[in-house]
Amino acid sequence: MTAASRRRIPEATVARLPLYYRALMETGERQVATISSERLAELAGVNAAKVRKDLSYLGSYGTRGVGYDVEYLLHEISRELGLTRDWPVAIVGIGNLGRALANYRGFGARGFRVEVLIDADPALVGHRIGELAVVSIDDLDEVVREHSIAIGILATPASAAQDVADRLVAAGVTSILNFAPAVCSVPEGVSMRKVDLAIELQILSFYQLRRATSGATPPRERAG
Amino acid sequence: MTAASRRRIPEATVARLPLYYRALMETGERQVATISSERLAELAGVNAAKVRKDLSYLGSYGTRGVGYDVEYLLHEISRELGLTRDWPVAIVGIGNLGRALANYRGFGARGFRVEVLIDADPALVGHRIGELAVVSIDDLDEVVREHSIAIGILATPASAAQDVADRLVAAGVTSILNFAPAVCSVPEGVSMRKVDLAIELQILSFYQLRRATSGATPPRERAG
DNA sequence: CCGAGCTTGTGCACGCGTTCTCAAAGTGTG
DNA sequence: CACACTTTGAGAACGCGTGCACAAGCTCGG
Repeated sequence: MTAASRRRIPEATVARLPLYYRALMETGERQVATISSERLAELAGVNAAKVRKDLSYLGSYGTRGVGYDVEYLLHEISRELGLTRDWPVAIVGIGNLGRALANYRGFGARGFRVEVLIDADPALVGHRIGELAVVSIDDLDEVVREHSIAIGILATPASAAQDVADRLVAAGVTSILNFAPAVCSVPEGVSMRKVDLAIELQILSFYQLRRATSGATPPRERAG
Repeated sequence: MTAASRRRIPEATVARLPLYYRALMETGERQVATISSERLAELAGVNAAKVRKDLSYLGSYGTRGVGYDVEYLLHEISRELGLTRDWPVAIVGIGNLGRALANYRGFGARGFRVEVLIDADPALVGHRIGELAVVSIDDLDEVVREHSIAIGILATPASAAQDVADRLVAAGVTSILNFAPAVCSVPEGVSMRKVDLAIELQILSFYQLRRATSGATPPRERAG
């Protein structure tokens, strides 16, 4: 527990740390020993002042006149984000999206291992997706506890979302990534992030319409 | 061009309009003629003051002492979001995620119709997904123009993202929903929203870690 | 027609995040 | 060693979004 981790890190900064991490991973492969905030900003698609302020929340890991040591910074960010650990993940709702997420290779590489697939449809239970068999939702509690799942991915229809979220929380899950197009509440002490594809398209549509009729009003990336 | 459309609507408000829309659609089915900001706030998972302020940007569509007319409000929001129009959409990158998005029913219902599927893999070209055949990326420009596509969904690997984005923009696309885990820039006048699943998990991991090691993060400041 | 009871619309204060700016602190060269 | 150059770290100003609080405006009952 360093001095840096005692500082409160703004949510907007937390949301950008993964960007820096990814950018650094890419330069790391190119054997660059050190990187300036300006270069990192370019790679991450943000501005340099923001990079410096963000990184300063982690501690003073840079050297004036030189920049940041790539390896060291990578290590600090991954420690801060908990990427040094292995997080077992459960996906609930094995429809189109759930199946795609189960097969998605981008998760495992960064320490998120999908270990459990759950669905309510009896016809799907026992069916294999990749190396995993789909488990019945009746066994949710048991299998989530068994695998010490802390992070759950919710990919059910909207109608089932709140019920499943409640069950996940009851089983000890404290972080939920929610793809269901529904408002869904969780108790204090549980994190939930929402990804709603229809909403994203509707936001694009709004600006698209404005552009078509009158002047431009471009949106930017969201923080959360 | 109404009075409402002349006001600049804050980005945060635009992002919430789809929530209100969805909430209203659900109450609309229940034949409720009017709804209060408090009730709508509850359904949308936000607070009432925010609802009122957001809706006030669209114009004064409420009646004091009564609330908002559900049908009228629905109409105004959908007009503002461009949901009264039909938006043809192209998906580029028909891997796990692209295929799932192609089959996703949630889009079509709200005016977003997936009309074009594009991939670079020759083995995939011609293959049917649902009712659509996959088109070669060589024909991107032609097919995008043919269908008057304004909104593109990018579901390619990271390495191809920037190139595909450039091609989409060149073909006349002015809104891009980007699922590729890569920083990707578009010219002025083009909107791009990013959805990065790995980043979302990493953000959850950050807070998960904080919860696991200690309780609340103790705020301690160091003077420099 | 009046007064009680709701509910909207908005002025205002506050806090968070972004960006500008510049002193501090490092490197390298002659 | 001194000086020019580079880059970080943080103070300060600013803008945006949030939420409180309340006046304005509507309905309804008597």
